[in-house]
Amino acid sequence: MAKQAGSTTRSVRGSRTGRPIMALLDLLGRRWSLRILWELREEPLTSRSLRTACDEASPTVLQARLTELREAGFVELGDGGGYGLTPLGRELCETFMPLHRFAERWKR
Amino acid sequence: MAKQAGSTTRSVRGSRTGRPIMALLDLLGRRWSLRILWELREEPLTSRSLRTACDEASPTVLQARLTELREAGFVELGDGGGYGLTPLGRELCETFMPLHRFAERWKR
DNA sequence: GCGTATTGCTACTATAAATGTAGCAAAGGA
DNA sequence: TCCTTTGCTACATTTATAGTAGCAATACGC
Repeated sequence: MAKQAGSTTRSVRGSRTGRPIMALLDLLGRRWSLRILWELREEPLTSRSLRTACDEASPTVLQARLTELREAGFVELGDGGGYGLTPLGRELCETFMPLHRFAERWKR
Repeated sequence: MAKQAGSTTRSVRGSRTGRPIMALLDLLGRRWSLRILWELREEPLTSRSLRTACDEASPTVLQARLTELREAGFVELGDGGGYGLTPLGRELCETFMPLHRFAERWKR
């Protein structure tokens, strides 16, 4: 498979400033974005197993997020199928990985 | 003012697992959550100036997010008015602060 | 006192996004 | 061939957000 991610540069919602951090916060602030990156942090997953990992989130949103994350260069669809992080995506993932420890202490 | 944040523990969407990281990713994955924390990173802001900083986002969502973030213990409403980060919130904010540098290199 | 401005916050309708279910075509294995 | 899994889409329903207006409370200057 390994289809190329579309090049439709959809304007990043709520980030009329053009500042990269805003675009990034906006992209990561969409539903399931952070979760997807998190679930892919260790190994590539098929769309189905990713869906399972994400509490059976609806495939509609997952596909939308996956497309956006691919266009952003964080996620790629491997030749043999299955979604994985790009080097850039892995880097991003490690950036907010400390959240894990924070969350554990937080508990709520 | 300094009203107490409501104690209605609204179940954190999509985190039926109970794992703290999921609850955190879910909370931060709602619209404007990350952005609010980001805008409050340096100094407290009034609800109005926060709204201005967030590209005039609708007060409906901002209030909803602020309430959730207060219930989570990340944001507080100061006695003299104005929203600011709690020590915990400041800690969280620093956790994903490296995103800034990442975003600058990312550019898209 | 009075008017005026700002605070945090809410009501309301219109629009956009997510959910939930079903199902497709293509590729692969038995 | 049949069966399974892949990535992905259609559709109607439900939920979330946008956008505008406005409230009560507080704090100013006069």
